[in-house]
Amino acid sequence: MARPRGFDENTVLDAAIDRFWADGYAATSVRNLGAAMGLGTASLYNGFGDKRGLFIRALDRYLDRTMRALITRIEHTLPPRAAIGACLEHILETSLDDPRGCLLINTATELAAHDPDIGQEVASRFHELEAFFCRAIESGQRDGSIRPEPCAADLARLLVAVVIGMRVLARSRPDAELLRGASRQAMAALGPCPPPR
Amino acid sequence: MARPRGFDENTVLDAAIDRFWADGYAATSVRNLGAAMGLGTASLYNGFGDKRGLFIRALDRYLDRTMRALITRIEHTLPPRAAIGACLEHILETSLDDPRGCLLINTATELAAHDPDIGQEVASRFHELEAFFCRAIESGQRDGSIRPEPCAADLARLLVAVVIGMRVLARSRPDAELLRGASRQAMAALGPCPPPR
DNA sequence: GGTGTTCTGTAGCACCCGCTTCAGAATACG
DNA sequence: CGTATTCTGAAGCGGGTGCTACAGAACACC
Repeated sequence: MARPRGFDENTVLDAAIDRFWADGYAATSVRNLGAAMGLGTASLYNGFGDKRGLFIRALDRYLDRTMRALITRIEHTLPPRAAIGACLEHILETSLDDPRGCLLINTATELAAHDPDIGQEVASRFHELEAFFCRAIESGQRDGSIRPEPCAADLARLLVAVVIGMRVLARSRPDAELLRGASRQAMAALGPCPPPR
Repeated sequence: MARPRGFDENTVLDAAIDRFWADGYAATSVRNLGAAMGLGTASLYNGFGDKRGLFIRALDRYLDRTMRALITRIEHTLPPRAAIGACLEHILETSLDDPRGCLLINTATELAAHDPDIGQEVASRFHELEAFFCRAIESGQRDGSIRPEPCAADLARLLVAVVIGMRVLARSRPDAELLRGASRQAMAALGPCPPPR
């Protein structure tokens, strides 16, 4: 009953993700976004409201496609301790490869304190990662692959912090030994690796 | 032989630190800086070159006054394991109190990848923190307060990552239990606390 | 084909950006 | 005091900012 959209929402959102990811929110202009997305100003504002609305959509899609997808994939295919190890390894490799770092972390430092809505979204996503670690640790404590002594919640908190630290460190020092050292000791905090039977 | 400066450099730098710290580099305008520093545009540019130059000066002063001062104070007054504990505790309290987070970390995510000079400065400051942890760990391993098993370098890498992670997490979730959990397990990675004699 | 509705390209709004210019104010030195 | 030198306030440069207005294009439905 009307003229249809001339663009695919997910496709242009991916382009927006790329811009925000590379340059941050403040340093990315609407004209820049429009050019990268292949949209005129009118279509952009008609489709996404304003710059902030577009950013929130982009951030959500980014997190669904990266963090949540990784957690889902890993959690359903690997035993708990291996899942944690694979997660750290994935973050290590990603950090070394991509100079843009992690859009969630970039957003946490640039916007979380200034924009309550975005701050809450960021907090909930960090909590999602923490919850994954917590589930994996509890599961590993049950099957004996992770030592039972420190409570799972604390170990999960350590892992979230280490993962964030690795990603930030890599922004200025993409050094494999630095990240691998942190990752190794984070795994060591889970207790000695039980011998395979 | 000429008209003297009408401002104290350190005083106005502190005001600049405050602005950059609160809003980030891109979101802080030169007019904003001038107003906070009590300087006209001409004095600002005459004194600091340009916005980027002012930022670099501000970042340097910030790091000397916070991180380097903390390390120096702690390292000369506490035994090694206690120094590490005090450092984590200080970061925990600071993170809970100040919503602006850490200017070094904010800079790492906003600018380090785009500006090689700033990137190197950030890297060198992270390295400075890592070196402090490494010295403290080696010293603790010698006096028996830290277990000798994992190499000091790796433990130091873990601590740097955890510290960064805590500061970033607090930007969206200033939750004492979250940070304390991470901090506790980071200390636990140093080995059991030896009984006092 | 006509009509109603949504989309889109263009132009432009008011405002802010980093930075420069320049005349005059303020000092140290002779 | 006169002069040389530096600093400072005010005005303004070209260009970019987020966003809006509006006419016309493109479709679904009758």
